Amino acid sequence: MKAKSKGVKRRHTVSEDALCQEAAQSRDELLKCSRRKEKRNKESPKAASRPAKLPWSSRDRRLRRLESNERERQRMHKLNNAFQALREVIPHVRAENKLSKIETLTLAKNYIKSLTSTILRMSNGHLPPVEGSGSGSRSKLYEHYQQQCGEDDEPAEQLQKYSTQIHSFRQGS
DNA sequence: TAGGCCATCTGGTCCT
DNA sequence: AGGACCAGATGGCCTA
Repeated sequence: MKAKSKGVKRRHTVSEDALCQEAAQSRDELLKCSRRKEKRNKESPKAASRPAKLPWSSRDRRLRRLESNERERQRMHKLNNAFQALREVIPHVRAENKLSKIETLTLAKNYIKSLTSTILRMSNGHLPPVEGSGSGSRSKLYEHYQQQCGEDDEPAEQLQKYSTQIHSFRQGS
């Protein structure tokens, strides 16, 4: 994995003044766009058969586009904040280099598995039944754990997997 | 220079 | 109807 030492990478975002340039879309872009549409229509005939509904002027459409771009940006920022929060609660990872998103998810998954197996080991697989579970002897946690890991996965293996992964991430950086 | 990661744009679809 | 969500495309930045 690589260290991202760069500052905040910011692609220029389209501003309102760009409205004036809307007519200046290159032919190349239009071509690519129509190819994309074709491809999608093949996969989703439902969309292809839908009548075009364009109640707005092109300027209005452009404005609405800019607004949804902004909303999408905000949404992605929230998603990235959540990733950051997740990074911060995964212990023992290299602090100097940021984990990539895929690393974060993979590590988190194995960390959760490892914690779960630790809990189960400490309680000998007999946690108090969850309220309302009805079945009694087996906790939902235990059942879920077995569904995810299979009966033959040893808790120690989970822990091993997790620490191996941390180690390999450190090496890779 | 190739490849990985990321931010942004975009249009379709789903949901409220 | 409009916003949220999603996936594909594109291009920038960085490292090996």
